[in-house]
Amino acid sequence: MTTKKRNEELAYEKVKRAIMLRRLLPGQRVTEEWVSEEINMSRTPIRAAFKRMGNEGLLEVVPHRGAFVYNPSDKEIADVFQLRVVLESYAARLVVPKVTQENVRYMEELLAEEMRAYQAKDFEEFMRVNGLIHTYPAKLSENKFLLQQVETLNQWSDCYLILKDEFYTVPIEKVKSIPEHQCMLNAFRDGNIEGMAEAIEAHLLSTLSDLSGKRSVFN
Amino acid sequence: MTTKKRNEELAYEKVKRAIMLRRLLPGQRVTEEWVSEEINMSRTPIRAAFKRMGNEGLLEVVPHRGAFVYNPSDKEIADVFQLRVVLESYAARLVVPKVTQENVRYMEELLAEEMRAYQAKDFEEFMRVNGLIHTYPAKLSENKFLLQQVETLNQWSDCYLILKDEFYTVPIEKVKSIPEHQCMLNAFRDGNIEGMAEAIEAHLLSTLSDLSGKRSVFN
DNA sequence: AATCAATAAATTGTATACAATCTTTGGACA
DNA sequence: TGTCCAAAGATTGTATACAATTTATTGATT
Repeated sequence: MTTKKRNEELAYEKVKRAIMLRRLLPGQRVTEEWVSEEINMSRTPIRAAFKRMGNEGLLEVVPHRGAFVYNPSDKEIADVFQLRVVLESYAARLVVPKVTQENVRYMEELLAEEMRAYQAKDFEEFMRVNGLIHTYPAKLSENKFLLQQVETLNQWSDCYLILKDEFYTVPIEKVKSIPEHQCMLNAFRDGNIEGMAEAIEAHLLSTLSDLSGKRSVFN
Repeated sequence: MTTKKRNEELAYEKVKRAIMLRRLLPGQRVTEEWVSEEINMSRTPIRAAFKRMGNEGLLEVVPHRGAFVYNPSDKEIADVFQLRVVLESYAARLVVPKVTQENVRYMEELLAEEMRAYQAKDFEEFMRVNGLIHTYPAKLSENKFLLQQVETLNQWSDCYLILKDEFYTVPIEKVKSIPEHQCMLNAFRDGNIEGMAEAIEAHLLSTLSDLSGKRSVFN
């Protein structure tokens, strides 16, 4: 039997998904009551979900006013990506020296899945796998605090950046994510610590600079 | 007039303080109802505070069971300190190249306050100033995500590590924090980027190793 | 027409009652 | 005596009513 989820968790997932799918836009006001009617549950679990998203930087919760979908500035977006460089490459440095064949096979499988999702134009699946690739080193590090932070920042990035209209129309050979992830995988496989750290940095900064030219698409 | 705080915020502060002062011990179970009676408010704001502390790693909230004061293993404590090294030295690298005289003066003032608090054996004040010293570079970095993370990890450290029985009895010349902070200040003043990063790393790892020998005092 | 104050409306903040779920206890049965 | 099941107890999860606070509206006054 599939585990019965609490409403609080459901509410969190639904609102997050709404932001990712751009049904809720940055800066938009969202009231507890509205969500409560929309997904048919009381304000109590909605409220808890709002608070959690506030902590994670997805919503801006203003006392007695309401919640607003976070509307990051260019600087804040850059800040998050630079922090991701620091944390994700730190995770890589911890992990690369002791990767096993199993780890490499799993990483290869992730890359293959990502490719399949891309070719099938399955956007949500693509994003899911992308997240798994980026958090995998942190997961292997067994530092739960590091992992949690990397996951939160990845999710934040997903909500505000990766979802481009052009995603569906760019020809596959121009998608830089896939070769850049391949580059990370190679260093990972070879036990090349600095190579992995550099590949992560290059990939994240490349993603950032690609996106910053297209900010008008989002706001 | 002093701003009227929401009960939710009050509950958060009170429970956190109870953990810091070791009135609530690691591993101890804490129920919403008990806190609710203890500080005389309904379960609603308590519950919100619990969730927040769960996100920050101060409580472990188990569905339908209750909340437990987090009881970190040696490894988890080390993990947090190593993460602090990464983040606090990253903040220093960002900030040191552009410190102003004003920044230096403020940092000097913090060190002086810390010394006063120590000599007055004012523990809570000492901890407060210690926190300000460690978060100052992140504050100057103007990366709010970095700052929030550094603050959360500092607070976590405070709750689980720094509060030693011996604090009151150690002779002042043996307290390594103060000279180590002085070392950080010197690099900060001189614009010595790597010196600052190294001083931070040395200080945090020294604190960690001092404490890990004394774990029996806590658990 | 502009400004300000008072009042109404909207929304979050809190309290409380009840439901769902987990844990423990007690006893029947092998 | 040990094991399993059922029922009771304890605690969180959710719904709802009401209070507090902020924002919007209205109208009087200049």
